[in-house]
Amino acid sequence: MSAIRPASDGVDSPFPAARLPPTPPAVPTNFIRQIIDEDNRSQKWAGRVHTRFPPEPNGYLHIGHAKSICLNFGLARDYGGRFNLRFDDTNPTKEEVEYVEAIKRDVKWLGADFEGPHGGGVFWASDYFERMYEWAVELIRKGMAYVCDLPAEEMSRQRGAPTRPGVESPFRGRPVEENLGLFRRMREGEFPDGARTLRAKIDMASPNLNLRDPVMYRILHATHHNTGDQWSIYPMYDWAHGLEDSIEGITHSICTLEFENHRPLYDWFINAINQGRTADGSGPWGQRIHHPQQIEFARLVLNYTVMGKRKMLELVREGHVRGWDDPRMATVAGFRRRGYTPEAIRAFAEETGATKFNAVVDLGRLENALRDDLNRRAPRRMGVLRPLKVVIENWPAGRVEMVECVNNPEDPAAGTRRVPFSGALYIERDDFMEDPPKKFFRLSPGREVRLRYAYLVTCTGVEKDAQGNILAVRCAYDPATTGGNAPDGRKVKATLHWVSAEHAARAEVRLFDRLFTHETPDRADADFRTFLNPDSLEVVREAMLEPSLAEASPEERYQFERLGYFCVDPDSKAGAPVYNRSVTLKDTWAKGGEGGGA
RNA sequence: UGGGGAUUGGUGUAACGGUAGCACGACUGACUCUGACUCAGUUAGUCUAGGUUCGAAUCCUAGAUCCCCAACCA
Repeated sequence: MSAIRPASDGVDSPFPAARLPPTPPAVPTNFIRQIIDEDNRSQKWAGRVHTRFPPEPNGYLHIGHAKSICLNFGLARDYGGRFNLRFDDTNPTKEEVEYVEAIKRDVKWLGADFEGPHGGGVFWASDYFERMYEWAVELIRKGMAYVCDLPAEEMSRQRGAPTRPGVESPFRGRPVEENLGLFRRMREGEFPDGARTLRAKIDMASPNLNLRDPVMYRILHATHHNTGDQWSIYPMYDWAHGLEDSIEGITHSICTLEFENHRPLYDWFINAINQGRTADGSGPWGQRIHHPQQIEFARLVLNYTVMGKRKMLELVREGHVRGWDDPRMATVAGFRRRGYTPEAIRAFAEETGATKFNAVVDLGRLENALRDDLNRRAPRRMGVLRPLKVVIENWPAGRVEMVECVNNPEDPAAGTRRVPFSGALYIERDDFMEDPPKKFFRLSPGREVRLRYAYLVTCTGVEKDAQGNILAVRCAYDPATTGGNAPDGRKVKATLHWVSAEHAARAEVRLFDRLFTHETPDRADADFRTFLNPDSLEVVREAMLEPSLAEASPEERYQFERLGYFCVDPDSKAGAPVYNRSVTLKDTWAKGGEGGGA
């Protein structure tokens, strides 16, 4: 049977080694890479590296999953190995096909191409049910598993406590033949849900609770999205997971810290199957099966966010956000809609590393990774969020000039574009102060500033209504400063972005802030919802953007100069674009002194 | 009170008995047609107490603190 491979480990992958040469380690090392290096040195797996990402299809992927995906795929890629996407679909009562496609899409979007040169493909735990069943029968035959009739509460009671040993089930000594018959009848659906379980016979006194005769199978009369009504028993995680890894020839089975206590069980099950088996398959039980190594690392924890499935679901259900892909959500879909790039998320995953320490990573790190990526790549545009009218007094009536603007100073190849300039403009309200503090060096009465790529202008006056609200600012431009250059070499302290009023494209712009006001809403005393940030979403209904921004397709990303990076939202309609602010630019003015800032 | 993990500047992460380094942040300054970017510099750390050693973040002993474990979830 092809499923059973010798334990000589390594040579026995169902997949040929990837042909691509290993890429040099351009990334920082971590303890997992050290383990792999050592394994390669000792030829433990004959140089193979085969990882996997094993989501249960019961929810959307979040940034923590993204990190795990990047880790696992990165290892496969860097060591010339393979990466499997495997759906751990062992619980039909919780899983839905709807999530399967979403997960595939997210994993692929992140760049972990499970079908590419380093991809092993898509796998399903449910495809292995028959083999798992056979192995379970084998454990019964070996006297290592038994059918238990205890109800759940009773079993729980008998499991004992950390400081107190459990008591052995009265069914523990059930004869092999009886177990075999009962287990077969469980499979055939003869018993109602919860009536019996198959348990491993390990040690009810073990200080590790996981080893106190854990359940391998429970009865569940549920329709499985993949196997339909074929099964009425379903394997438990601990029993199933190592077998899935084994079948796929996984070498390094990477999971999070809370599974550390499960590793002895992971190993116990595979060793139990291998008991009596031999490398060459001689003997009554056949060939040994592959025994992967489980390695645990600390899950990603980001401050000001929640990542638990239940909590995220509540945010969606209770309408605190607009859905799983709300740009404020820490889901992969949310970050994508927000305007994050896979490159930024991957860089973030690498930067934060892999350790066994429960760290809390600052959200700022993620934002920084995005800025870093987009600064190099995003085309620049001009857009005004809170418009303040500017009238150029000495501008020839009706004249429109096309000024040439650089698309990306970081990338000369991005070229230039032409933007209309006229005597009636909008600038940012924050860029004008009638009575400025010392360190404010934007526009104010009597002061000269540059309008980006256009002209130097000097403020000559302010128009106000009866209440004293500023309606418009009057300026005079210097015709000799075409393109924003002063022929006499005179300097101005500030350069402002602007949009010609009559040419402006109206757009909705959504500004996001952190969803929570508490650093760790998860760990706080009060319910996490009490820390929801009431100002996490601000909608600017009528932003004024340069004409080229009138039409754009979803996921196009731009830097609005001096404001931040913006991304077209799928809510956009023809003539009614919607932009999401992915992240602001760093702003040392807003941050600092003199009561300044936007 | 049992078992399993962990602990290095504000944050994250290196070091594997031999100069505690890097990144982010913060702060200075330079540059600048984005108060961005870039560049230069500054700041600040080995949980505690003993011990071994010429030499300890690293090895030993004791302690402190934090995380995980008593679903027929994963």
